[in-house]
Amino acid sequence: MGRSPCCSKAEGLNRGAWTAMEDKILTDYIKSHGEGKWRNLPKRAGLKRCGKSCRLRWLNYLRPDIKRGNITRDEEELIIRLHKLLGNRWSLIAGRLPGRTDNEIKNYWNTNIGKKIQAQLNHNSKRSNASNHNHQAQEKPNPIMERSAGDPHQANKGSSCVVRTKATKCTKAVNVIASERPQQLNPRDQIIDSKPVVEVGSSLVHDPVDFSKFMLEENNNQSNNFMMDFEMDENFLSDFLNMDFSQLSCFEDRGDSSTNRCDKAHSSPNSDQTLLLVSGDTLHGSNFQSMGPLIDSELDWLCDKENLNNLV
DNA sequence: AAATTCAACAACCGCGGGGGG
DNA sequence: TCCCCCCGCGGTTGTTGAATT
Repeated sequence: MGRSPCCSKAEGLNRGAWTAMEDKILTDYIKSHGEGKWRNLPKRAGLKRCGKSCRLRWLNYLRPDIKRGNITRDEEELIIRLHKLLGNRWSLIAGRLPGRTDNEIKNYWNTNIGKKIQAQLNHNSKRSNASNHNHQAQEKPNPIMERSAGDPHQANKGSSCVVRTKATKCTKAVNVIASERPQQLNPRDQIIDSKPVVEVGSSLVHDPVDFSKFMLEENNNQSNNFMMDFEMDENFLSDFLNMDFSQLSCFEDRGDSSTNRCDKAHSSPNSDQTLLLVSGDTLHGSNFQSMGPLIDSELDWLCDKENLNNLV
């Protein structure tokens, strides 16, 4: 696929910081002509900038709905949660933070949160090194913290816990009764485990996730959780992101040395077997019914105006 | 007061998806 | 189906001001 040469290579174009006059020209032009057609915009507006630069300037700085000021504590917590779900999908994260841009969040992460997490990691590492020469096999670093800190390039690699967003439907489900946690099974789990084809409660079925295609894998005795290979599109992701992340406990370091899984993501007050795990590019759940209320928009506090106001 | 280091953030760059001809 | 182009994204770099030595 051929690609047009980068417009920034063109000669005679201004680069670097934007002047107030350039800002005004761009703002006036977009106000009267609207966004889009970035490639032609500079010529028409009379700017000696490339289209990409104009777009970036508008989206990250000049847009009227840009929220100025420091990132609040609530926003920071939300960013952390979303980053653990999505990885470095800055635009998706920014989409949940009205008035904030992906660039702003990315910068904030790199200069603040990432360093905090790295510092916390180093702190934990020193503590564990100093105290557990004899307990090396028992204690493992928090996979979430490890993944979130350090090299951002590695954030989505390896045993990622981020949610894949490219998929359109659920293609595979695996349920294996956990021998070490038999008390956590419920009737639904038993049924799932004994039938070749799984039916999932209607409370969970939300388009476009095609739960009718859930299949059991026959040789699944290596796993110890219900696993499903999600493929999800933006609609599902939108629903997913509308979940009440404030209830997620998955990413807190609870010092559970018995497992290096991603731990419990959602815990229903009515069920102690509710599990939604995110691990290795897959979502894991021992009780899919528990996801119903999550996917429902009832807990859509992220979009609730009151909550948004609280973030300000 | 000058030099150096650090932090914050704006801007650049290259890649890839997707639409349209 | 292929090709071209537009656009958006994420990583990286550059710039600037503040803090420190």
